[in-house]
Amino acid sequence: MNDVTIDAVDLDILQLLIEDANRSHKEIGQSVHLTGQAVGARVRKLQDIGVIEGYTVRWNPEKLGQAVQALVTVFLTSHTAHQRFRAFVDSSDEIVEAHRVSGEGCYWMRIRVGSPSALSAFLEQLLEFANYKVSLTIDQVK
Amino acid sequence: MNDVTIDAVDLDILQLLIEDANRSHKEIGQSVHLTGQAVGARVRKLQDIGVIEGYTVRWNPEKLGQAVQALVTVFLTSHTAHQRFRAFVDSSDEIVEAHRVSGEGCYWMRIRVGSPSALSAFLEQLLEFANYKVSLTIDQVK
DNA sequence: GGTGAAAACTAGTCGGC
DNA sequence: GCCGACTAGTTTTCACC
Repeated sequence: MNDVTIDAVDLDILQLLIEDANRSHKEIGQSVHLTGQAVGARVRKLQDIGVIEGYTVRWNPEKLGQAVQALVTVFLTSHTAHQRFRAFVDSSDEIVEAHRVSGEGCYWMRIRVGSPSALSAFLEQLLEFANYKVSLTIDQVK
Repeated sequence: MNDVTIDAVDLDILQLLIEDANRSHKEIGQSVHLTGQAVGARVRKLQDIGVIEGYTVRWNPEKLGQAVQALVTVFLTSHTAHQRFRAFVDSSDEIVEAHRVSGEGCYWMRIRVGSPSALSAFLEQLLEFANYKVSLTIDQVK
């Protein structure tokens, strides 16, 4: 079923789109020596097979007052807490990224809040199912 | 200097673009009760003041064989290692995200590699400037 | 799988409100 | 600050190779 082949040109196109998704197919075509239509066909292929999942904008949370970013290691306190924690992750706007991990803790997540007091309030909620370890981001290098 | 006001409509537009940046200004306008041109003007404003930093694609690393994702806490071993580490972060394709943190360790980063052996090779490189603690992602929940 | 030309649509610019 | 009309550029859809 999944015998669709991805060649080096496809990867070049993907890379160009990751850098700037607003590039036109024509412009991309000049970089990879193809016409705009051929680029369009390959982009559609990448979408169909799920390599490209969607288009989005890179935005700056700090400009919207979301100045505090923190990395949290989560230690769930009981087996039953798992489902409640997952529901919490889904409903929380503060959690921008969350992983089930092996290693230290049960989950790891990255959160965004407007202020230290908002962070405090967030951790208060989290305490209902879990213990945690927090690191604050001083500078996002990448 | 920065007295540009961002209202609720701007935030709605931003949210719609984050979900799908390929929506046309016209379509967005129907959601927020504006014409396409007015949406275009607001989007340009958001770009000019730096809230929108650029356009990109969401893509699936697993479909390209980047199956292993790991979260690494970095403990630099000397003061002089900082600059070398930063250069390493810039040049490494495996590192997809990196933060200078306060709390545990000096840096925190998320990496993507194709296989456990590639992870091992990566950590070998890292050992030249730093000690580390690794957690593997089992399931990215968010 | 790629190209070339026409059709449909989109974003940017203008004057006007 | 927003709207309507126009222009330029873009994506899409063909038939053809």
